[in-house]
Amino acid sequence: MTPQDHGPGFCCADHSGAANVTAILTEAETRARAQGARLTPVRRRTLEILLQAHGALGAYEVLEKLSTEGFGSQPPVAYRALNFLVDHGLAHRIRRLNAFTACAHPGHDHRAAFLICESCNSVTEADAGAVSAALDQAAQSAGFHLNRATIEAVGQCSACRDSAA
Amino acid sequence: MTPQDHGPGFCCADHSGAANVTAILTEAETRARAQGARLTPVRRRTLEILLQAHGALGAYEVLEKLSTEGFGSQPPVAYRALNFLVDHGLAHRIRRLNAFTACAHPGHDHRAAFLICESCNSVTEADAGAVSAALDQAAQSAGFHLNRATIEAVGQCSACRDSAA
DNA sequence: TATCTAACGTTATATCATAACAGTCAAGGC
DNA sequence: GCCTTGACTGTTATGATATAACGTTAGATA
Repeated sequence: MTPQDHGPGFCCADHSGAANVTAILTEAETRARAQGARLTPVRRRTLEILLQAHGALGAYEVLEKLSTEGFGSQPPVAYRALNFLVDHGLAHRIRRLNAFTACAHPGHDHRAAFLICESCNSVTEADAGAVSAALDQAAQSAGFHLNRATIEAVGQCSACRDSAA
Repeated sequence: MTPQDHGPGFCCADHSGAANVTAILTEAETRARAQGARLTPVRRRTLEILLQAHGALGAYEVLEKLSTEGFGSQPPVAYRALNFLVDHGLAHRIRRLNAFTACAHPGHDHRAAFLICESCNSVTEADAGAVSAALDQAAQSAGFHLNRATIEAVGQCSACRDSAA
């Protein structure tokens, strides 16, 4: 894997802007409280790390950052925080990459699809409304009761196609 | 996880019938040759193991069976055979389960979605035509060039819902 | 048959993830 | 205020999944 680096704000403009970060953190705090959960320092900082990252981060990458900042240094520290975020709709797990990414649209329930660029490794969260509807349909005709779905697409983002051309 | 066991042919009638196995193996052989690849003994046996399994199998489960039958006993043996099958459209990787399953419809290119039952752990391969079209659409409107996609749904199969009721 | 390449099996190691337990802290009842 | 209670944190230890690298074997081809 030889990811290209497009620099800040290029691949994932949705959530990498510094201005958005604090707004999303505040939103997250509110949302967590509403669900009776606490956005503790580790959790908050973990979300912040994901928000500032381009593409998705592995649990151990997150862990490294956390541990250099005085948080715990063992895997469960990262996994717990990440799972918390996922459970509360503040982050997503990207299974194909064994990695996590901040949710670009917290605040409303939604089904997301992820567009993973093979060139620059960026992950874009796309609205999966129509995809999800089609999947519901397919599940239903198989007599399957659908709870959750993972939709991950691999290909090349527009930025990388342009720079390759 | 406490998977229920429905017994043979119950959850995954598509490909667990013993009659189908030999037919699919023959088909696989033909297909492999057509692509200039060889369905060697390990590969053939690996496919057979997947075909006979209910639900998906982890690489180490496959490895264990292989090694008791005189094949190699180290992880690469299983991973190589499994990756070969996936690459040649004879099997699918189910990322959510870290597992593999035989393709229920080899012989024609298709995009598949997987319906994973949380109760009995079965994996059903559903036709993802419409889902795939919707995903193409979503990717296109994001300027993303889509190569491959993973679509995995988690829920409850009809058999388990019936037996729960 | 000589040669070449794909496939195999091995050792070793990398990478990802969780179980279990002890100490700490925040919130609510008294 | 003080204590109880449950959630949270950090640790040790281990489990589970996956791949790199290399020498050997076997099949295809000339």
